[in-house]
Amino acid sequence: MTHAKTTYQFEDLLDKHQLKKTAPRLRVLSMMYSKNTATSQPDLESVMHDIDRVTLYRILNVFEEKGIIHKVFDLNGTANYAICHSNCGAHKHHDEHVHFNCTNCKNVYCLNELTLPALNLPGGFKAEGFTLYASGLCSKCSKKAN
Amino acid sequence: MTHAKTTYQFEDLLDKHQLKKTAPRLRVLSMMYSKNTATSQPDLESVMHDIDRVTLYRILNVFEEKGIIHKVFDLNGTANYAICHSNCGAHKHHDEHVHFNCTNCKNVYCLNELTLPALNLPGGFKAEGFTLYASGLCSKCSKKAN
DNA sequence: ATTATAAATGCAACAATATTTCATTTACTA
DNA sequence: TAGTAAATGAAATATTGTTGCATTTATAAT
Ligand SMILES: [Mn+2]
Ligand SMILES: [Mn+2]
Ligand SMILES: [Zn+2]
Ligand SMILES: [Zn+2]
Repeated sequence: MTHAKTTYQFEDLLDKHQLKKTAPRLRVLSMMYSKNTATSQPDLESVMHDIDRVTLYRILNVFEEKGIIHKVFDLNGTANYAICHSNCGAHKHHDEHVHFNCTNCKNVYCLNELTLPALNLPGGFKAEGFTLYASGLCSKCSKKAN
Repeated sequence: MTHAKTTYQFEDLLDKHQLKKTAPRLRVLSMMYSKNTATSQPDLESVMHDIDRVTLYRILNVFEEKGIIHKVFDLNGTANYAICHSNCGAHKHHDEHVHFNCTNCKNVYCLNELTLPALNLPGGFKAEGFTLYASGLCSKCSKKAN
């Protein structure tokens, strides 16, 4: 669970990445840090209905470039965005963890604590990045189910 | 590498799944079986420009339902479609293999020969399906690069 | 072979997601 | 406080995917 963060810390974060401290950016940061699941683009849009769609796309893109968030696709191919926990930076993401799609509540969880087992690829294939997608029931939904 | 298949074999395949043998379906099958990489939806559309877009979507959907093909998303979230090699059937896919996205040629490879290492998830999470996405250089592109 | 029928296709309209361009506003610097 | 570059908002456009309906086609029955 992510520790709650103050506006000051979000402003620092923007400063650190040489991004101007604007209201839309602070709101996006605060929303994404308040959850322990990824945020879908449609969700983001409906919650931030007063921010222009284009602005949201631009914020997401620049945050991804800077290594603040990373993009995850759920089982339907919908874009979701999650906070980077490893030390990701501009043009160097290290989000090689498990992404869990709950088939019931549709939430997407970053399972940062799990490290992916090594994998030897067929001859010639040189892998740089990995992501393991898993689908099933999350802990909350499997608890409800029994 | 998939062995070349004849029209008769594609007709048999459609028969086996109780699908009518139509020209668009045979063309889609023949195209997808002729490659050892997944086919993106945009590619499919441009190659089969004389088949209606909606028909293509419907063919892809019914093939997926029947377990003939499976859908893969590439790094940009674009839908790609690949032949199922394991014995997939209606409503039961077994495509838990590695999907390799080449960052150079953009091809998506199904690495069926690799089995995914076991993985123990955090308490409560019950996984049903897995897919491991890897990105980097495919064998052809890494050969060219040196 | 002919016909009947259900399935598949094609077309038009629509919806959702994403990008480009440009005018206006805002944050930061000097 | 004024100047400037960056960010936002708004409109237009592009791409991807879905829905409804009329027409055509594959298959089975006669
Ligand atoms: Mn993640
Ligand atoms: Mn595959
Ligand atoms: Zn759940
Ligand atoms: Zn390649």
